[in-house]
Order: sequence, then C-alpha cells, then structure tokens
Amino acid sequence: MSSTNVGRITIHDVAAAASVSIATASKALNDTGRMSVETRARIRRVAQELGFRPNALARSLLSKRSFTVGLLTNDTYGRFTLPVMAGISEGLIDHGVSVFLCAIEDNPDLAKLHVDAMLDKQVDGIIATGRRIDKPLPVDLSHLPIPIVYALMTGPADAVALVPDDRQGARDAVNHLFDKGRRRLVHVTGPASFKVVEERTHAFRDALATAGMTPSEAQILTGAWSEQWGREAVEKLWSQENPPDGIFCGNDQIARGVIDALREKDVGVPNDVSVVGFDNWEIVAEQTRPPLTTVDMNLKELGRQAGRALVRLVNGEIVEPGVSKLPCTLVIRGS
Amino acid sequence: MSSTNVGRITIHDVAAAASVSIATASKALNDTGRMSVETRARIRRVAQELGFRPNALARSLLSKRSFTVGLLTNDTYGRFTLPVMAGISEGLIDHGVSVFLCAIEDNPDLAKLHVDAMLDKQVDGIIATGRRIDKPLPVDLSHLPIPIVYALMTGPADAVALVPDDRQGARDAVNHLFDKGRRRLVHVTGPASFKVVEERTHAFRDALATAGMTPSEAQILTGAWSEQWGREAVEKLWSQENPPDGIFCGNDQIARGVIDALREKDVGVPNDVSVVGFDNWEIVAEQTRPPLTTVDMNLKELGRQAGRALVRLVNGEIVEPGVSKLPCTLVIRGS
DNA sequence: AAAGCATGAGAAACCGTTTTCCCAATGGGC
DNA sequence: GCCCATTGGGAAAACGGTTTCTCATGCTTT
Repeated sequence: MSSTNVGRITIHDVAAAASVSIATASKALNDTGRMSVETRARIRRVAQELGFRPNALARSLLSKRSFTVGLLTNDTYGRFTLPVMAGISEGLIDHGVSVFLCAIEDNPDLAKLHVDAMLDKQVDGIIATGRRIDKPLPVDLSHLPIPIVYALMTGPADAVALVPDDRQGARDAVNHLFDKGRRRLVHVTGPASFKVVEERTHAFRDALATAGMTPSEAQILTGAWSEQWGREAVEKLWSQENPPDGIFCGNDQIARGVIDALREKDVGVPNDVSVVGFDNWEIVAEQTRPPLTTVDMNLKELGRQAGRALVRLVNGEIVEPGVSKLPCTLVIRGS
Repeated sequence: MSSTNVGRITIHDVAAAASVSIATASKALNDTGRMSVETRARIRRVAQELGFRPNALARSLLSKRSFTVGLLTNDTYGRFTLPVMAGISEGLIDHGVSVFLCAIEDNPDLAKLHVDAMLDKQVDGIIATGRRIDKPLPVDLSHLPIPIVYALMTGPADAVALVPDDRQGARDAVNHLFDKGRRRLVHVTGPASFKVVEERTHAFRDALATAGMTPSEAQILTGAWSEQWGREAVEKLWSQENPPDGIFCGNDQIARGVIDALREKDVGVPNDVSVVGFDNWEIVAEQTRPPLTTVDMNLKELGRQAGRALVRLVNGEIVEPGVSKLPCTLVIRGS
C-alpha cells in the first residue's frame, strides 16, 4: 500500500489507482497527449476521488515559472499601501499567482535579505511599493533578472510604474470648487519636498490659470501632513483680510484640521467656505463635520493593474515602459 | 560553455568550475560529508565567485519544507492587521521563511481559492488573522494537513491563538484614571456584540470593584466605534447631573469624539476630565488636543510571536494550544 | 608483507511533475 | 497477405538539488 505515505497523494498514486503510467496520468490531467476518451475520463475521475492536487513546486522546477511574485513595501503603517496590496493580491490570484509579502522598513539589509529570499524562491517578478511616491526603496531592483513593476512609486526612467494622476485629481477638486461658485481659493498642502505636493500644486495653479485667474504664491500654503497644520493654516488665513471661500487641501488630515478650525471659528462649511481633501481616507473623511468631499486615488484598482502589468511582463508581452497615471475620482460629500 | 544557459547558475556549474562532482559540491556548500578542507574552501570560493544561490524550489521538493507560510486576512483596511502582518514578516524572514499574502474579503470562494493555492505551493503552515477577533474567517482551516496559528483572532478551542490581553490593558487604563485621582468613571465603548467590548467592559467593572466601588450599568455606554458616538456620549453624560471626571473609551476614535466634544463644551482635558483611549492609533492619538493617553496592543510583537509559534509548530515542537494573551502597554500622553 | 581502516570523492537514487521520444497493436488499403 | 499509418500508452530524461552508498587510495598496525 502506498497509502502508508504520510505525505499528500501524488500523481504516482493516481496512476497506480487508475492502473496507468504516471506519464499517461499527467497527460490525462493536463489534457495533452493521446489516449482514449475513456482512459482520460477514468484517470480524471480517480484523481478527483483521491483529491489529487499537483505539487506546484515540482511543476515550477520544470516550467521555470513559479506563479509567485514578491511584493516589497516599506510602509508599515499602510494607509495607502494596504489597498494597493489587496488589489494586487486580488488581481493576481485569478491568474493563479501568489504574492510574497516583504515588509522591509527602510532597512537596506532587510531589503536585501528579502530580495535574495525571493530570488531563491524563484519569484517570477517583483512589485515595489512604498510610503512615498518619490522616495525609492533602500535597494536597487534595476538589475535583477526578473521583471519589476513599481506601484504608487516611480523607479528608474525606463521602468514600468503606476501612480495616481495627481494632477487630474487636483484639477477635479479645484473645478468642483469653481462649480460651487467659489472664486477665492487657496491650497493648503504638505511639505514642498514631496512630489505629490508639487504635482497637486501645479494642477492647482493650472486650474486657476485656465479659469482666467492669476494664481499668487500666497494662495499656496505648504506645511506638514497634519491636522495641526490644517488648523494653523486657517488661523493664518483668517488673520488676514479677505479670507478664502474655497480650500483645497493636500490630504484629508489637513482638511480635517481645516474643518475643525473653521468650525471653532463659526465659519460655516459648506455655507461660507467649501473644503475639498485628498486621499479619501474614509475613516477621516466620513467623520468630519460635515463629511469631507475628497479625491479618491483608486488605489485598489491601481494595485490590480500593477499585478496585471507584471503578469504581462512575465509572459514576455511588452508593456509600455514609463510612468502610467491612473485616474482619480472625486468623492462628493458634504463639505 | 555552459554559461550560454540563460537561466541562473546551478550547482552543476559550480561543480564543473571546481572540477568536482555535484555531490561533492553540495556537501561542500552545506558543510556536510567528508572532504579535505582545501577542497571545501575551493568549492566555496568558486560558488561565491559565480554568485551561486541554490534553487529553493528544488531544495523544498526534496526536504518537504518550503520555508513558506500563508497569511490569510479579511482585513483590507488594515489598521490592526498591517502591524500584525509586518511583525509576522519580520519575525519570519530571520528564519528564512517567506509569507504569502492572501487578501480574502469575506468571500468564501476567494478564501478557498487562496487556501488551495497555498496548499499546492506546499506552504508549511498558515497564519489566520482578521478584522475582528470574534468573527471567524469564511473558511474552515481546522482539517488542513499543516499547522495553523490564529493571530488577533481565535479559532477552534484547541487551536493556537494569540490575542492582546484586553482585560489587562483595560485594567491599566482604569488604574491610570484612579492614579490621576479620578473617581467618577465611565466607559464609553463600541457595540456590545463585540468580544473586545465584553472583555474591556468586564475589566472596567472589575477594576472598579477592586477599588471598592460598585459599578452601575449607567457607567457603561455602548454605541458605535465612531467619533460621532463619542460626541453623543458626552452630550448624554453632560446633560445629566454629576458628569464623570474620568472617561475610558473603547477605542481611539471614540476618545477623539469625546475629547472634541469636551473641548467644545469648554471642559478641560486633562484638568477637569481625564480621557484614556484604546488602540494607540498614532495618527489619531497624536493629533487630538491634548494628545491621547491610550492603550497599545503591541500588535507588531503579536505578529512576531505568531510567526515564531508557527515555526515551532512546523518544526514539530509542541506549542501549548489555546488562546495566549499578550500584554498591552499604556501609552501616557496628555489626556 | 598482509590486513585493516580512515579519508576523500563520486555514482546513483530520489523528490513530483512534464515532455519527448518510442513501441506495440490495430486496422485499412492494395 | 503485406505494408504502412494511426492509435493508445509507456519508458526515460529532465528540472536542481540532497543524501546514501560505494569505492579507490594511502596509511597504520601486527
């Protein structure tokens, strides 16, 4: 009895049970080779009854495809990364591809450890993602023998990268303020050193210019990504004359601070001032008073597309290199 | 030249370059077998120069150990799960173990798909984690041929599970209020249907009883896990006479609502009322005014320990079954 | 000088699949 | 009745390692 094996049942067991060779069994199960329909059906039935599942390791060894990819991230907090990761996982499992989670802090040694482990385990490709679009991971992936896709992050110039279309999102936000009849707009955002700040600021200026206005530097306030900065910005704006009637915030936390500060000043939102955020961080956006109108970066979809792009690369299909910008969506709530 | 192979270099290449058999090469690299120290050193040097890295797939096929585990989660939002995941990843990479990320929504089919994929890929074990401690995943893991560890979640009675010690954390929180001289305490928490609510409430009552008080039902307010509920609770409490001077909140969002409402009422925190939260969700806790004193569940450490427990199980060591409670830490800030 | 023994290294089996031949039997065409 | 094509199925190599034997060599022992 081969059933004394403690291990899982193999194709040998199936072959034996069906009284055929393992070659025939393999061919029956993979719908290749030539044999009578009866034989094929019988082998399949036996395999089914035994609950046979082929060992992916053995298969990969031969095919040089592990149907496994690595996901490298330096984001342990995960507000942005987790939706991306979920999207990747979702988009790939349909292709039978599994995802190795590699949480590297900002530690180069840890990163190398993970990359080596992945290569040893023969991953077909790697997706790199991180906390910050413009800050590279502490490891160079550009000379690896497998394809790389950057998600929510840009890599070398000729690499495939997917990021949200910050400009379009910001434009939509500003245009929404225009639609509400707001004309005295300001942009309260994060540190100027961030790429996304640059992008959103650029779009802010652009949208104003398109509307026939000449944006001034005083309309753009950079600070921290925090509620506190949002509150401070309101103090500053309302301490000078002619405060704005529309505020586009660089993220939802700032917007939260802005809204709280306005509330404390008895400035009505959205009656006197309209506020738009960025990120659609629901747990914040839904709990502001009023609920925050904000820009959603569709991160899950971004993850899904990153997964698909990587699969195409692995399959040897050509994917246009460079940075692809995925559309953002304005989520209109009460502010 | 065998270097015309597009693939990575194998032990065959090393053996050829060192003019030995692959058996000898293998033994040299694994520090097994017998050979002269010179031979061993030479083979190692050659391997080093060639940048040889053994194919983990081939190795696993033989050893029946893939050094890979699965991580099943139904949490796509990730406030709690992500630190756990990071801890798991960190704790396992040191053992050479990689982690498959499996994001199953609450979808049984998706869950099954992932579990099957993992089994096919010969994972050594699975860690199950999720959004809610008392809500099982939509898939039964109890009859799998590999060990399972539940993290931030409980499984079947005889399963190995790790959860935070909610009672101890809550007790510490209440005792902190006592230390601050507060005596009129209330507990504002989430829906009574949650296990954690039950635990924390129990500890709240217990701590009061230990201090010689007789807790009344009026001191326990259950509602939603939201800022809004925190604000409502304050309205309710301050509309009746003799409002509390210490509030222990079931999570940080509620605490945030409570603090905001008190602020709007011009009730001083921490002068008139002390507030303690739960979760140490830093992005919230650090931005309240004043910063929130709250309970940290040490989730990363929990993840690390879950990883270690699984490794022990995989190694055949015995791990005491049942639910282990890991200590929480009170993080004292300004409230 | 014969026997015994430690040493160093290689041959081959094995893990679980897939795939490329190859072969025996059958049947049809002439 | 002979030849050839087709059909159904199997043997064996391959993937990249590890491990168990086996064996030749040279040294020590009596």
